[in-house]
Amino acid sequence: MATTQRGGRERVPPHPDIRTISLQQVLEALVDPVRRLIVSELYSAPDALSCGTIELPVSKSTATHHFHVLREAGLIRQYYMGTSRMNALRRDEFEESFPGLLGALMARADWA
Amino acid sequence: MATTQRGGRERVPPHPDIRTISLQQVLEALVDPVRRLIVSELYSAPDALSCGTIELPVSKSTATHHFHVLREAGLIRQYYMGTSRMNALRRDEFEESFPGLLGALMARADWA
DNA sequence: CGGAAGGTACGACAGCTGTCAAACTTTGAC
DNA sequence: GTCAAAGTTTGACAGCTGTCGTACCTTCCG
Repeated sequence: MATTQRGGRERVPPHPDIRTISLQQVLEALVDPVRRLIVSELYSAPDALSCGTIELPVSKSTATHHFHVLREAGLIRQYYMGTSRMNALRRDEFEESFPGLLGALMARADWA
Repeated sequence: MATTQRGGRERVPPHPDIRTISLQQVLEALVDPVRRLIVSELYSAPDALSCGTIELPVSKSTATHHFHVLREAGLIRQYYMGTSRMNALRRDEFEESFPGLLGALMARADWA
């Protein structure tokens, strides 16, 4: 199948329950322009995107860091497909916990 | 009168035009919990409040700093009444530039 | 097997920013 | 005139965090 499992350990750490995420955490995640760029790409993409698909003005290790922060803030869900790590917005869940927030942010053209 | 003027110089610096404010600036302002506490107080107050009216868990000089950031981000309007500096949310203007944002944030109980 | 692709983990470092104390300014009250 | 109240300004400092390079790990492909 080639998705997440592989014997004993997970390759992707567990995702947090969105109900445990504070507004503070979300804002700390979204205050960074690079992370907002990531979110906006995922927001306007029909499906999940691999890390490399999203062009970012930072190094690979920095990109990893940003994806990590977004995952911990409950904004994205990650899973592996082969060597590629896929990223999907947790759109509906997030909307339920923070109604209107994502929309209000994405409505602005100057997220970058 | 006893409001803002006093001969030549203003006692309160000019307020920025909201249309020149970026989303980045707004998020940097609202990511701080103390500033969000201030905004929430003003949000649920019918009229303007003096700095001292809002109880904050920081020193006076730090409070001054936070009010400054909020003013520069176009979130509040300040003017003097006697020795008290009054603060009012720029509600309608802000809503026009960032529709739904303030509401989405204030809807959460855990801004503090 | 061996190599390449795609990311991760780990330090290290620089810059920003939230914090305070102390000195100062302006206004109102007595 | 004097004193208190309310904030501001300045300078200093600590902690966080965004950044990178390097080394490392998995998985796919020939």
